[in-house]
Amino acid sequence: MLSLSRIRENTDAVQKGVSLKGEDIDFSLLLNLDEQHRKLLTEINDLRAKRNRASEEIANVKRAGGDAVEAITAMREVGEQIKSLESEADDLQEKIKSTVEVIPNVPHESVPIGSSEKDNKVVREWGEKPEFDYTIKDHIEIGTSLRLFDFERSAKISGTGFPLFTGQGAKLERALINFMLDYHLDHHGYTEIFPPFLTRGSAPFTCGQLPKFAEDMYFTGKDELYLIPTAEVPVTNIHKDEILEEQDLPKYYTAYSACFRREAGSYGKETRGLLRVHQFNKVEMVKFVTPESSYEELELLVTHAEAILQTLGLHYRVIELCTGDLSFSAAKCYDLEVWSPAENTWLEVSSCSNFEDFQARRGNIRYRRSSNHKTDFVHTLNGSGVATPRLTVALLESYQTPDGKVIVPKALQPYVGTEVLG
RNA sequence: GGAGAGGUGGCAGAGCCUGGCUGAAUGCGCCGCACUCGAAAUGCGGUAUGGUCAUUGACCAUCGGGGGUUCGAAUCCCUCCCUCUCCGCCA
Repeated sequence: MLSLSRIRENTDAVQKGVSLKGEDIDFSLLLNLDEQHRKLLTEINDLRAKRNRASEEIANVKRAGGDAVEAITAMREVGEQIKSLESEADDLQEKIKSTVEVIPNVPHESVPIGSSEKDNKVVREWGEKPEFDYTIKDHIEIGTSLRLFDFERSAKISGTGFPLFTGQGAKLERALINFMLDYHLDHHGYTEIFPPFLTRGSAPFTCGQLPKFAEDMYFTGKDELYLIPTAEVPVTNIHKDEILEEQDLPKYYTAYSACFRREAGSYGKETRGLLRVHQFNKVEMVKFVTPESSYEELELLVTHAEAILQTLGLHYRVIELCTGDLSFSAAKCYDLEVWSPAENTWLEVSSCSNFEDFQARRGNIRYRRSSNHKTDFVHTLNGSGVATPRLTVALLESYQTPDGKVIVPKALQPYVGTEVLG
């Protein structure tokens, strides 16, 4: 959430920022409401001060055994006046709040300007496209013939988009999760978290999924709980309404979770196999840092996600998202895209973002500066480290052999317990 | 599912019955000063957050959320939310 004072004092910059994200917001309306609201507050403030003084006076008179009927009658009227102004102010406040909470974060100045995906910038590429001197199979063919997963049967259970992993496929899934968690714990200094997968509405509000993107989330009507679309949601809210100590920052958390996404409105080729699913597994990294360090931390975060792909020996590239492709809450974001030989395209497996104080404000996550003991909002970041479905696609396709088997990358072998699948 | 207890500042914890210098005792923590070669201990002082207006500053709000009673609510009433304990059921 953007602060009202920022909107008020830097209207042009904010206006420009959100328009670069493709949002056309009429700020004059909001500013008008805000001005009315503050005017009203001043008025109420003065009346309340008056009432407080009078009440004190009445207390004194009564204590002295006097009679204060006159003052009481006079104040009764003031009370009514205050009440009516207050309800007016509350209405305005409500309007302002509902407007502000759907305004997206402003992109960082370093973010390339652009309107869509096509304007994203390739920052770097790692490794090389695997070469094959035979006709390769795609991940669905490989997985089906090796019985790693079974989409027909999973459709019977849950419908399309809910993968059912079987045998070595199930073990591979578990191996990837464990490998990634261990890697971040052993090499990057994260603390492991195993979060709840259902949360209250306040948790996705913090992160920015609510109220604007409620349609994208699974919701259990009866208990009013949301299924998490990412571990970011529960993990970011670990410190909701807290004041952290500066010396305890940065805090690094990594968590596995199942992720649930309705993916409303996405049909067609992209939904084939594991490319876009309603439930998937992901290891997420979440950081709570000081404002001064957040951009440094973002660069570091990207390298943490990259380390997974490098260790698995997968060809990938790092994309810097342009302003128009940034998500609602992000100020800056890098995507990691892994190469799929059969799809002959890049697949997004990670998204690493700096939210600055946008989420921290929504979730009231603060820290106390050790220099002056004042509180300020932390900066939050998160990145996938990484999501398994497309990782599996790249893995199966890149490491397939002419006889239809799949070589397991060395780092993964202890986890899978075999050198070859099939 | 049934019964009960409770939500107060960075933390712990009074106050609520009996409404009025209580924005909130006390302790811990933290900061400053003194003592000390230094530290510990001790002593003294300070230490919530947000907002409105303004030059220092003034004022206002906030004791889980909302509503009500009242001149005045942490304190009384209603309502919602949350947490904990016991019993039952259950992986």
